[in-house]
Amino acid sequence: MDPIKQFNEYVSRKGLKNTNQRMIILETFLASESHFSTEELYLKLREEYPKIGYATVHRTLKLFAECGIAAERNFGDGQTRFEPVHGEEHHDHLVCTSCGLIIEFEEPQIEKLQESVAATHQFTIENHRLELYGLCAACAAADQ
Amino acid sequence: MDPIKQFNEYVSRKGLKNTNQRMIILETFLASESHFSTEELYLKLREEYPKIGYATVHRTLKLFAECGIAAERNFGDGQTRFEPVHGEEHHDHLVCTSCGLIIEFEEPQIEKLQESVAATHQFTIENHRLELYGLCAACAAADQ
DNA sequence: CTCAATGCAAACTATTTGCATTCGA
DNA sequence: TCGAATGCAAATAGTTTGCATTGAG
Repeated sequence: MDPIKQFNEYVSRKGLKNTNQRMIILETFLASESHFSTEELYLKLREEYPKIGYATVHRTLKLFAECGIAAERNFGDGQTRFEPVHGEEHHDHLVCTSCGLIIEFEEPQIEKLQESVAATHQFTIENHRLELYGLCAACAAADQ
Repeated sequence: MDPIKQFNEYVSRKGLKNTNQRMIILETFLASESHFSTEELYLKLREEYPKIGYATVHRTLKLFAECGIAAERNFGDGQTRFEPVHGEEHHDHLVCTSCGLIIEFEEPQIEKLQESVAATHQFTIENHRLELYGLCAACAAADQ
């Protein structure tokens, strides 16, 4: 579903309000590349809309996560990052520890194995995170 | 290898010093159950050794991670957690989002698939993290 | 002796909250 | 109009650091 429509529905269902700032943040959020932190989005927004406060960006991103159009990520650098969620698809990440490059991938077989692991422990999976840390091709080559 | 021996070797190789506090922290660390935060270990230590400071616990855990006898974990609750590393074995985690229960598991097939994913992206994996979040059997039952 | 480690307090970073004001429904 | 949202500043939580003192090698 269209994220903007999804957001509008969530907002009206919850009796919240759809402000100018929220629309600006949503557009910038969708147009940005994934995996940015609150701060990065805030700085980017500030270039064009210097009146938008950090707290608003933060609260709005939380709201996006709440209504399912954003996912929170944490790659261990102490910053929470966000990325747009598109439908039901799920992907995981390769993270280059040298240059910070992030590559997304999907591997249905891994997901299946996860289900079987969960089953043997009588666990009901709600979600998961899988990150592979290492060197991308370029950094591995430069490392020689 | 014995973690204590491993630590002693690392310390002398690096020209560091092996203090009383470090031994106390190491013993408590090894005796504790896994997945505690710096704060939890600090509070536990303080019961018996009230003179040990938080900063010392923190720096010592970092040191353990550095010399390979501890692994840092982050389950998204904003606290860094540590667990003892035993040899080469690797395990991942099932995390109950309701009661906080953490179950460890190993699944070599998943590791293999990770390698193949990495290979298709010319990635060299150094390490990875896989966490499955959901409900444990007890919480799923209580949820009915 | 020398230099690393300690313990305390203070600094820092990321995140969250209180509150007076603004603004959407 | 009424309550949610905003923007600012201040509070909080977790982590890290500066520095005078202590202690291991």
